[in-house]
Amino acid sequence: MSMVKMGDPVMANQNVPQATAERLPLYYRTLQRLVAIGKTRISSSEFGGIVQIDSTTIRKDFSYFGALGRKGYGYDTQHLMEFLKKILYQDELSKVILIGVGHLGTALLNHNFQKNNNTKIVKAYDVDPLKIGTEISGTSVHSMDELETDDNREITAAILTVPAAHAQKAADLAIASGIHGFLNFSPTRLVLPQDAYVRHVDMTVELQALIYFLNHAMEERKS
Amino acid sequence: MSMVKMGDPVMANQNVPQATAERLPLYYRTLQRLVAIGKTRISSSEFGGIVQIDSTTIRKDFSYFGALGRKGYGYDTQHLMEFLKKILYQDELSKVILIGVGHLGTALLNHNFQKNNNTKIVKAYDVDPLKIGTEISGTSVHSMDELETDDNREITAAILTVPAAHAQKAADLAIASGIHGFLNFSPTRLVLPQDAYVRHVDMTVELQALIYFLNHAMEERKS
DNA sequence: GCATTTTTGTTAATTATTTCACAATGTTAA
DNA sequence: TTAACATTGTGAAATAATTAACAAAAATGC
Repeated sequence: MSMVKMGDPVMANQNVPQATAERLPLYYRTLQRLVAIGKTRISSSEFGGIVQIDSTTIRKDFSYFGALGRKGYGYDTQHLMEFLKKILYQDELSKVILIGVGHLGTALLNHNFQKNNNTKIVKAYDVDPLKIGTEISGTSVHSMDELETDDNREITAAILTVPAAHAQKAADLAIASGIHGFLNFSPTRLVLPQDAYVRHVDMTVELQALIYFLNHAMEERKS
Repeated sequence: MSMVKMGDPVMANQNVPQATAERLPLYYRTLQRLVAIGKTRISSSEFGGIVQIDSTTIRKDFSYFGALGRKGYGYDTQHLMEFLKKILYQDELSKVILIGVGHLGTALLNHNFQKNNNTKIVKAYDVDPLKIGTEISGTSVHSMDELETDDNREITAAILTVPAAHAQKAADLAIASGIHGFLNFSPTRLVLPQDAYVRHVDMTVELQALIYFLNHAMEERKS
């Protein structure tokens, strides 16, 4: 009845729940792997086994984008992968910048998300004169001052890997240069305009949460 | 009525929702900061402003552990911080190991969670002969072979920063040596015994989710 | 070609989480 | 001391997310 109109998949997402949206990248990468090893079809339950998510949840997640599978058959991995690629905007290159070339920043520059993703760190910024002018894995490091004057309206997001004390200041500069999205690796809670969006990656929080669950939740697990 | 019995705070957690538990580390760190700058009291709404979480959610979160605040006054930052410290087991040192001394592993070793947290990376493992025997920020790097024979029953968790292809193998070794908790930075979904617990930190997923939200969710934000 | 099996897509039920609303109670200031 | 104020803690309501259940339909095997 309430069949979502397909065609341009990017349009088909009025009411995708946040929880669903956050699983899409995992689905996408898993499908890339499956396609790479030559698997052409997969059922929701086999797929669920791989990503460790209940098969019903997976079918429901996909259903927000229309009917992507075939009854009695499952999903065509190639087709599904390409569909998700469009949904995730991974069919066009997303340019991002990195602010803060410390150990973590360097790690991200070396990784650079390129292997399977249409995402590229195109420029890095730091305050350290020893780093400015160098190049790490093909990305050149520039002075933070340049951030102030650069026009970054074509840049999708900034990865913030500066010390906590400088995160807000760096974010302000990035906002001023035209950036709206942030992947914030510092523990600081940024204060940003309404049209900006931040995701946090907080390793200390994750480690503490892990320790908490090990000590508490685990004790009372059914068998 | 259903007042939680206090005293030993660690006992007071029959039914702490997962969502609440995952916020506790953020609360804890924020309180550390507030105490450090000399703030002695805070209301749930001021606190909520800082951590960017609705004040009702904060009060409800705290309420699972009993009555921690005072009506008409708010919360005593020092007291609350110490309470959370106990809850989070941060009053005793948690020893963790790190497996995989690449760029990211090195970044984590340098950070080492020590600044405000009672958590320490006590040993690192890698397969690279050039790294084995070295020391990074006071943590010595050992051969992966040792992991097989080490007794790590005293170790709380392992941080997995190995390439995806080796993550499962490394986790198996860690399990065999007595470890139950994992902070997995590789995209691999680990297959582990029931009494083990994993948390994922997946930067590629986070970046893709960010890009997704920027392109979709953002468009239809109320004003 | 037909019966059996598989598996989707979806509605309904359940569970989890957040938010509302406000009584209860301590705090503050005069 | 007392009135005005601030703020918690919490039931109840609203939202969001997951899981169950199953009809519909396609695939498979004979």
